[in-house]
Amino acid sequence: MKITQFMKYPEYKQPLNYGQLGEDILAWWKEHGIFEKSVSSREGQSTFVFYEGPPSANGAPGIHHVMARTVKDIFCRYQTLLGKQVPRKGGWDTHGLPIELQVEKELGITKEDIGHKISIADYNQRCKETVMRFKAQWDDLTEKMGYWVDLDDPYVTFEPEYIESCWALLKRLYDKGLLYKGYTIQPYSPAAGTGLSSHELNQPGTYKDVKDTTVVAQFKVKRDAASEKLFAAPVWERPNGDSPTDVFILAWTTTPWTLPANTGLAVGKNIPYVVVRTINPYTKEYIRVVLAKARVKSYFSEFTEKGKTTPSTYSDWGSPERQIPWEIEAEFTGADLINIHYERLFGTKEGFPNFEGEERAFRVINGDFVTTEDGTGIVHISPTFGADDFRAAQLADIPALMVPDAEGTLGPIVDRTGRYVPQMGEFAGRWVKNYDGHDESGADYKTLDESIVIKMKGDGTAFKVEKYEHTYPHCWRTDKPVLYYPLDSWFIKTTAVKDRLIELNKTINWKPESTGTGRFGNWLENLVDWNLSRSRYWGTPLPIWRTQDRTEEICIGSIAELKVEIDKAVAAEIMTHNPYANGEKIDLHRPYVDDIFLVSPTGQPMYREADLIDVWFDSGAVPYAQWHYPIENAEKFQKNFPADFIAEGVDQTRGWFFTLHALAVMLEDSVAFKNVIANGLVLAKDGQKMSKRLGNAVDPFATIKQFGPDATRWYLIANAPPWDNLKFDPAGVTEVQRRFFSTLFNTYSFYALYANLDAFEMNEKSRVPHADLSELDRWILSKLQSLIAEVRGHLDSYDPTKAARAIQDFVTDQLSNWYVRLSRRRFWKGELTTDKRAAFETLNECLQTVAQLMSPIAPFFAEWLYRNLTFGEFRVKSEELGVENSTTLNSQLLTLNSPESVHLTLLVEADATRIDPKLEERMELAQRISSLAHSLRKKSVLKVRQPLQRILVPVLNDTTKEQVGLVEDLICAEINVKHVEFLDDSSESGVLVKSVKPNFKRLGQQYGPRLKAVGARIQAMTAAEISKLEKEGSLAVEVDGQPITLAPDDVEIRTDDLPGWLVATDGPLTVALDVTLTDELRQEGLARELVNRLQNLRKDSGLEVQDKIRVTLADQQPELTAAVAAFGDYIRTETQALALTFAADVSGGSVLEFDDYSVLVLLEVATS
RNA sequence: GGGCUUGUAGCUCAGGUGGUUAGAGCGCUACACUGAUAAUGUAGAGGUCCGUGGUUCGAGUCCACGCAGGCCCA
Repeated sequence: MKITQFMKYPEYKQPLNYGQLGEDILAWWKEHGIFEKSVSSREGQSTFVFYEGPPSANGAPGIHHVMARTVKDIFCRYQTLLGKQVPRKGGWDTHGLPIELQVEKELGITKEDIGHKISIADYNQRCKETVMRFKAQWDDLTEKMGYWVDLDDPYVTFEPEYIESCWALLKRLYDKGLLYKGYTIQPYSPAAGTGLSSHELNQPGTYKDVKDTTVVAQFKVKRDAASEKLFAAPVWERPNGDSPTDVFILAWTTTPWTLPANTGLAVGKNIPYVVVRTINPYTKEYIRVVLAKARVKSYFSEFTEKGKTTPSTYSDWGSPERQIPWEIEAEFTGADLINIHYERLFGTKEGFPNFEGEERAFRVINGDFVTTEDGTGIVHISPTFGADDFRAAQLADIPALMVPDAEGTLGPIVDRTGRYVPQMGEFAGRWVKNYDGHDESGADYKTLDESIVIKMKGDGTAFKVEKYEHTYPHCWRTDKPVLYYPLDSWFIKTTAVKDRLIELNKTINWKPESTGTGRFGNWLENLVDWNLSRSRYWGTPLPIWRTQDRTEEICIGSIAELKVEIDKAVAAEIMTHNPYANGEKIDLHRPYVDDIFLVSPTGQPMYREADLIDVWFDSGAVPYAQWHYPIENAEKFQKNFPADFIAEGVDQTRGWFFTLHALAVMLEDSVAFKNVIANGLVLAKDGQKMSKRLGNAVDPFATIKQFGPDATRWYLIANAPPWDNLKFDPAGVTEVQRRFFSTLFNTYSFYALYANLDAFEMNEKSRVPHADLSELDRWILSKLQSLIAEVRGHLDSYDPTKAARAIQDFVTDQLSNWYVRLSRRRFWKGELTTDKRAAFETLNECLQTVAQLMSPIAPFFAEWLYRNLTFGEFRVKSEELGVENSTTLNSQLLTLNSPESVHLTLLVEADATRIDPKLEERMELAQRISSLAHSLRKKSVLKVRQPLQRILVPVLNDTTKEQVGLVEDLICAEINVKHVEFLDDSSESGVLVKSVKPNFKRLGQQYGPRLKAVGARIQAMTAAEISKLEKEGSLAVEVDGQPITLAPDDVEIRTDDLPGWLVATDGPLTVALDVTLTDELRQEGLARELVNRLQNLRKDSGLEVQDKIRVTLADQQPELTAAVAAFGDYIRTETQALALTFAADVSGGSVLEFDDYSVLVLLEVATS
């Protein structure tokens, strides 16, 4: 048996299984530690810093995670290709409410049961077990999708070292005075004595319809310089001749009990407001009131407007009983009203308390939440009982009305049980709502709201009182109405660095930019202090211990410090022993830290503040805590801060992006990241959100298995920019696979097939010199350089979509569909000549470069392609068995000095000297002319196989003529004509018919309004005028009686008709086809037909490409015989026929049919 | 309710600084091609550029107000 061994480009007969390809490459990467090498091989180079936004592993990953992680992966791989070292530490986000809720659901318990049915220790243990439940699935997906990140040494936010780092950072903030205890407005249930989470508030049934007493309150404007404009209308006489009438601001509330806590009024700064003269319906006082113009109709009847049913002069109004007369006096916008002062509604004169900051209160302020949907368009602000109120008041420096309790601690006017505090004068001790279940049935019973409203009616401060039904949230446990109430919280004083946050944000490169300036920028502009406190169990505990009287406190910044403090406490006999003394594994979670009591300098015991901190602090601490900094690794931290690049979903804007930024600015006075991509959502193909419930969620594992990781990644990136929402349609992935990957695969297969036949070896050292390359080679290489520059540019500016599309267009349109198609003959014809070698070299370079360029996006396929091109397959050929193929990639070097993986290479740079714009331009001309010629053939029903004598191309200048002339051969070959003939003014005079098209852009700038007339005049130009303009460079014409001078640039001259010829045009380009058929052309056409049929027969007979044949034709058709006689050499060459003979009788042959002919043919393999 | 964002052919998307006749791919129809063939070419059908106003000689593009989808926040 004859056996030969040789090294070849691997060939693949079957269509690729892309899923399998992914798995094979993955296994090879693992075996050879390619990821590790991609980092270690860049040791000593500059670092590209990337932070992994930690995912939570308590749920299965979805396709959107593939999207987000592809974006991250692309830029890390790209920077590696540029030679940077890119360490990527993985991480896990492990704390937080979702995990608690999941555990509670599984255990069938609620928060109330913690500490009763289950100990905190057991509960937290359960959380810890739950949170990493899906870690294996995540790791699996990470690998299969080709996301390179260090999974072996991740940071985990529940580990003691991580928490310790958080503590150290908190202590730094504490030492800077940025940590303080304050309050925020939260839903609170007085009957249950507890705050409610938004999750609890979203329980079904919590929102109920209730009927409340509501009131439109009148706030009396203080007359001063700021408010004088409200009084500016002429003073009008009143029947009793009193002093000028007061102005009141109207504000509606459904909670009258909050009015005594009012400290401000909010208007919308762009909303129009009016001053209305009218009468108070309860006191009959003559008054003027301010309310939104859009709300006037809701409070005043159109029939009682002045001059309608009421007397026309105000003094004649008298004292109407039922109807309230009114008249608009003046109009302002909200901005005009801001900072006007008003008198307190429930003042100290009536026994209501003083409070701190009172002099800054009782002002009109801006509120971006104010609308004219209901009420008066002016909102009463009580900072202690509304979240909007609190925020707007804080921004405008309006104080809250706070009074001291028995211990001197400041609190709101309602205590924690839901009653007014003792300082509330006549209402002291009254229940705000019925939280104690007292009897309301008595005839004289009045709710607090009613009592307050009655008092206001008497005071002349109630403008309208009515019962109003609306929905209001209730406590899910007690069924009583919720209060929005100030609850203690620890805060980070982010507002102290607000300006710096804004300033540094402007240095961050946001993709898309609008997220940085809009969503994030606005958020910073309206920044409030960061509420750190969470009343939960599974999270990082707040490391602050306080004495009972709150006069002394300590913030712990490390485990070592804690141990020292415990020792002190033990010495002071506040603790019996130090639980961490024996080097036991330290757990900094609850309940263990709660059982630690410390001693204050004055010897008092200190207790830990019970709160946990916001989990967003955990993730914002990643840059520091992933290295256990600042406890250790200062150098490592410095080297890896700030990040060059991060990427997460846009929903993280106020989450991770903010906490990273805030902590970096406060701790390091730096940005945390220089470039950030905020990616959008992945939706189902109908645009619906993916959800398990709707059953439209796409399984990432199934997708990757079916289409392979590369097509999946490519689709996600190429279809839409990452920051747009993506509608995920599997059909789109199929298309990417077919159109891009299959085309690239075919191109490679084509190369491998013929390169192997010629035993071609790529050797950079002995390349055919660039100057000796054909037009086509130099063209595709020029295009390739342009592509390199373009892809680099897009990836440098973090736009992967444009990069992917550019690569895709190059591969499908330029490389495959033009270069390879037109070069085919060069690859298969004859011996390995210089030209053939040049073709192999050119195609090889294109494919290798494409492999590099695509490798960040499609890392598996790129690796496959690269290794096929650089490392040949060791194969054995035996006569009996044919060629044995192996799908595994062998490690025999085909291309010298190539790294073993494409991901270890350095990305080629665009060689500007190889870019030839003129060449690219004329090749485009060739493409367009060919397309036009094809379309003419189509119209004339002349198949491409029929050669034609010539095409005619009118040219208007020598440049075009020269350009087309250089690509004439390509055009002729592509459209099967013998010559390209140029028509210009000198040849066959009178043939060219020219027309002009106005250049509107130029003319518009010059003539403006007269453009239409000028355009019409240009389109009416005669042939003589056109030629005059061409020859003399200007043309004087008249438009609307006015002379104007046209320049050549003002028009586009084209020839879109050739009388007597069938023409096709594409913009300024026109082509005519000579469809005259000579006998010779006909014969050549026949010969081509015959070649085609013989090729088909070869293929159908299962012949190898390189097999030689003998052909015998039946000698029955004179035309065919003549054609064979004339073009026998051609036919033999094309079909690799050693012999082409005629015989009278061809037995055992096949019948070939074409055109009007039918011929019997016998095809035999020539054995030698 | 607010901020941001998207809306162009049946579907997925391109359309710097305004220029009159709005493009590509897929899909559809017809024809052609056939040693890259699960490919390719040519032609065709398919558009109130979300709507309404405005600026302009001219608006898919700029402005205002809406409508619809999405995200975040309240």
